[in-house]
Amino acid sequence: MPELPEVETIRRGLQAKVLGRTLVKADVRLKKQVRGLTAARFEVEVAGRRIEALDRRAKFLLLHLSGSKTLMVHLGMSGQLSYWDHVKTDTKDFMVSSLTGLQRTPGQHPVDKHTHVLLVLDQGDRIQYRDPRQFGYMSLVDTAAVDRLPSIKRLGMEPLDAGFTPLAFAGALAGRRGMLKPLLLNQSAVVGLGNIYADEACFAAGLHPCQTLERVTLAQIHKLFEAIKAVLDQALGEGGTTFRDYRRLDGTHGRNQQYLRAYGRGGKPCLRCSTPMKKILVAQRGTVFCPKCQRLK
DNA sequence: AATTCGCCCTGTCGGC
DNA sequence: TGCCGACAGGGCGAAT
Repeated sequence: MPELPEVETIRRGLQAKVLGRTLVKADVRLKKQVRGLTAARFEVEVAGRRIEALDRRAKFLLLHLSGSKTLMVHLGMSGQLSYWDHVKTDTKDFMVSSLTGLQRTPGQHPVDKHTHVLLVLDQGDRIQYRDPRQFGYMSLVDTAAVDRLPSIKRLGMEPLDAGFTPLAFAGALAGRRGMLKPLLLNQSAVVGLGNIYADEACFAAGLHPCQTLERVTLAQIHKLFEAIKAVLDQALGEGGTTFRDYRRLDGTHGRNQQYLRAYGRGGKPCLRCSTPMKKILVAQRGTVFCPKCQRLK
C-alpha cells in the first residue's frame, strides 16, 4: 500500500504531533510485528525514550530516539499508523466508498484485532500501529547502524532529493537489464515507487512497463526522470492515494486517487488518447498501461 | 552480480 | 446463500 508519498505524509503528520515527546510505554500485541529483537526486549528498550527526529528512507519511517536508538517502521502492504488522542471521541462507523466499497470512516478508531502495536505517549495519547495483512514490521536499532542494515544499504536514490538528477539517474540505470517496471518496483535504482506510482510514472513518461532497459534511450530516461518526480510530487501534495487501507495519521483519506491516470483504470479510456487501457501481469503485479501511448518498440 | 519466483498474511470481490 | 479462486499499494530469501 504505502509508497513514498503515503509514508512521507505519515512522517509529516508524526512530526507535527509527536516530535519532542516521550514514548512512555510500548505494547506489542502481536509479537511477529517486531523484528530483530524480541517483543519483550523492544518494549523495555523503547520505554522512556524521547522522539528527537523523524526521518524517512525510501518507504521506511525512522523515529530517532534519545539514547542513540532508532525505531524503524515499514508499513508493508496494509500498515497504518494513527494518532490516538485521549480527549477525542472514537469513531466506530463504516462507510461505503464508491471506489472500493466498505471502508472505515475517517477519524480516530479504538484498538481492534488488527491493531498490533501501541506506542503510548505522555498524557495517554498514543501512536497506533494497525496492519490487517501483517506484512509490515517495526524494529529498534542503534542509530549509527541504520545505514549498514542490509535492508537500507541495498536502496537506490531518493527521488525527491536534490541529488536525484537526470545524469545521476542515468548512471543508476547504466548496465541494467530486464524490464522497466520491475526495476522501478525493486528499489535498487530509485526508491519509493510501488505498484501505483510505477504505473503512473510509466504512463506519464509514455513508456511501456515491459520496455527493456538495454533499449532505453537517454531521452527516455529524461522523460522517466521528470515523470517520477511529477507523479510523486503530485501525490504528496494531495496527501497520498487512498485506495483501500491507507489513511493519514489523523485517519483522513488521501486525495490523490482522483488524479490517477493509469492505476485502476484497466479497460477505461486513456485520458490522453481514449484508447482502452490494458491490464496485464508484469512481475506478478497487475499493470495498467495505454497500448497506444506506451508502445513497445 | 543481477533477476525471477514463491511466500509471508487477511480481507474482499466476482463467478458459479 | 455459500464456497472458491483471484487479487490487493511490499520486501525478503532462495533459486537460477
